[in-house]
Amino acid sequence: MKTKIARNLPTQIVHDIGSKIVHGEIATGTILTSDILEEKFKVSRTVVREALKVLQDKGLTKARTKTGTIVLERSQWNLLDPDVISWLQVSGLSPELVRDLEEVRASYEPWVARIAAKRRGTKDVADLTNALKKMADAFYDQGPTSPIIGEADIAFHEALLAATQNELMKRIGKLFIPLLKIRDDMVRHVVEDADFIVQHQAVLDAVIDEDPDGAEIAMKALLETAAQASQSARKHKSR
Amino acid sequence: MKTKIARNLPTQIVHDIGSKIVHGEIATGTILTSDILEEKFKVSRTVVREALKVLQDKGLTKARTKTGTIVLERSQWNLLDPDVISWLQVSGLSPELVRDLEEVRASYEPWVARIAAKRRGTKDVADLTNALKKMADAFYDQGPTSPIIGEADIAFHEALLAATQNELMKRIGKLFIPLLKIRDDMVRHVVEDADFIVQHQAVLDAVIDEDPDGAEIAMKALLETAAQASQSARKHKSR
DNA sequence: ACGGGTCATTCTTCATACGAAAGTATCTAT
DNA sequence: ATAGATACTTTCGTATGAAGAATGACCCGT
Repeated sequence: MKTKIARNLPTQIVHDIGSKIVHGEIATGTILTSDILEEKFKVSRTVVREALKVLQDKGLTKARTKTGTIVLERSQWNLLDPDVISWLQVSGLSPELVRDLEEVRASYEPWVARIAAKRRGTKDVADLTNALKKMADAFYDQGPTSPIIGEADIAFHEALLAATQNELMKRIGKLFIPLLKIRDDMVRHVVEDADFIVQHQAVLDAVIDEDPDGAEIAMKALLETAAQASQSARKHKSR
Repeated sequence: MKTKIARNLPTQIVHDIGSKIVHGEIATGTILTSDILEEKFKVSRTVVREALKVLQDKGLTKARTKTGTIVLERSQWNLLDPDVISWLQVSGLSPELVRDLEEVRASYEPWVARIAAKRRGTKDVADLTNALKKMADAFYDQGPTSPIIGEADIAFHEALLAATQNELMKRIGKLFIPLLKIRDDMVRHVVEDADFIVQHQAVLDAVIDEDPDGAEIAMKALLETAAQASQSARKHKSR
C-alpha cells in the first residue's frame, strides 16, 4: 500500500503536464499559454506559473514572451531529474535513449555489484535474498511470464544499490529503472529457461561472500544474457 | 568569453540561496520565511515563492506551514541536479561525497574513454588535441602550478564526454567536474613530473586510433596516478 | 499534570493590475 | 510598390492585497 501523498496544486500540475510531455502526449513544439492552462486546470495564475517554473528547471519547457511557453525537444530534457526519469515509460523511451541507458548500465551495474560486495551489511543480504526468493517463487509457480518477476528484479536492483552505501551511486542507479521495466516487458515472452534466476543467485552469492571480483563478473554475465535476450526479443517483435 | 545570461529574478534568487546552502553558508535547519526574503532581496512574494519552489524541487528546502521553509540536510539534496552540482565547490564537498564521487568515477571514466574511442568524430579529436595542447603548454611554460592546467583538464574531460555521442553519459560525466576542481586544487602542489600529461596523451592516442581497449586502459592508469597524487596531497595537507 | 480547544503565524491560492519584451500590422516616404 | 520605421497586440514577468488552510503554540478547565 502506497502512502497517499498530499501534493500541492502546482506539484500536481507539474506531474500532469510533465508526464504527458515525457510520454509524448504533448508533442515538442506545442505551445502552452498561461491562460489556457488556468482555464484547463481551473487554477490561478500563481499556481500555473509555479508549475511552469519547475518544468522549465527540468528542461521540459521554455517560456518566451509573446509566444507562450514552448515544449522543448527531448535533447533538452534533464534526463537526470528524478521526476523526468520516473515519467519515462516504455512509450517514453526512444531507441536512442535505450541505447544510451544500456551503454552506461553495461559498465555501471557490475561496478555497483563490486562495491556492494565490499560494503554490504546484514540487512542488505536479507533484502537481496528476499527479492531473489520472490523472483524464483514467481518463476517456478507462475511461469516465466509472471509480472512479479519484473518487480522482484527491480527490488533486487535497488537492494544492491542500497548495499553500496553510496548515495550518489544509488541515485544514478535509479536512472536505470525505466530500462529494467521496458526490458522486462520485452524479454518476458522470450525467456524460457531459468538462466537469469541462476545468474542473480550468482551475484547474490558473491555479495554474501564479500567477493567484489566475483560479484562484478557475475553481474557482467547477467547483463550479457539480458542483452542477448533483449536483442532476440527485438527481432522477434520486428518481424 | 562567457555569454552573459540575462536571468529572471527568481532564477537569480535560486542561485543566490542555493549556492549559499550548498556551500554551507546557510546551515541545515535554518528557517527562511517569505517575508524576510522579500525584504532581503527587495522583490515581491511572487518571485520569492517561485524561487523557493525550485529550491524545493532540488531537495534543498522544504516548506512547512507555520514554521517557514527549512533548509534540509545534505542527504536530502538532489545530487544529480545540474545546479546543485555546479554549486559544489571545495567547501561544499564533504569527505563522504568525495569518496562517493571518486568511487563512481573510477569505473565510469574508463568506460567513457572506451565509448569515446569507439564513436569519436574528427571534431572530437580536434577538441581533445586542443585541450591537451593547452595543458602541456601551460605545464612547460608556467610550471606545474598553473591554474590553466586545471581548466584544460576539465576541457579534456568534457571533450571526451562529447565524443561518446551519448547524451546521458555526458550528463552523468558532468557530475565529476567539481571533483576535478577540488582534486586539481589539492594536487597542483604535489605533482612534480609530467606524468599526467603523458597519460592524457596516451588516452588521446587511443581515441585517435579508435582503440576502445587501449583508451579504457590508458584512462584507468591516469585515474590510478591521480588517486595516488590525491592521497599524498591529503597527507601533505594534514600533517 | 493532562487533554482539549482557541489563537496566531506562515504557507497556499486567488484575483487583479501594471510593466516589459517581442512579434505583427500599419503607415509613411521614396 | 517596396523598404523601413512606427504603433499595436499578445504573452510573459512582477507586484500587491486578500482570503483559506494547516499547524505549532498557548491557555484553560479538570
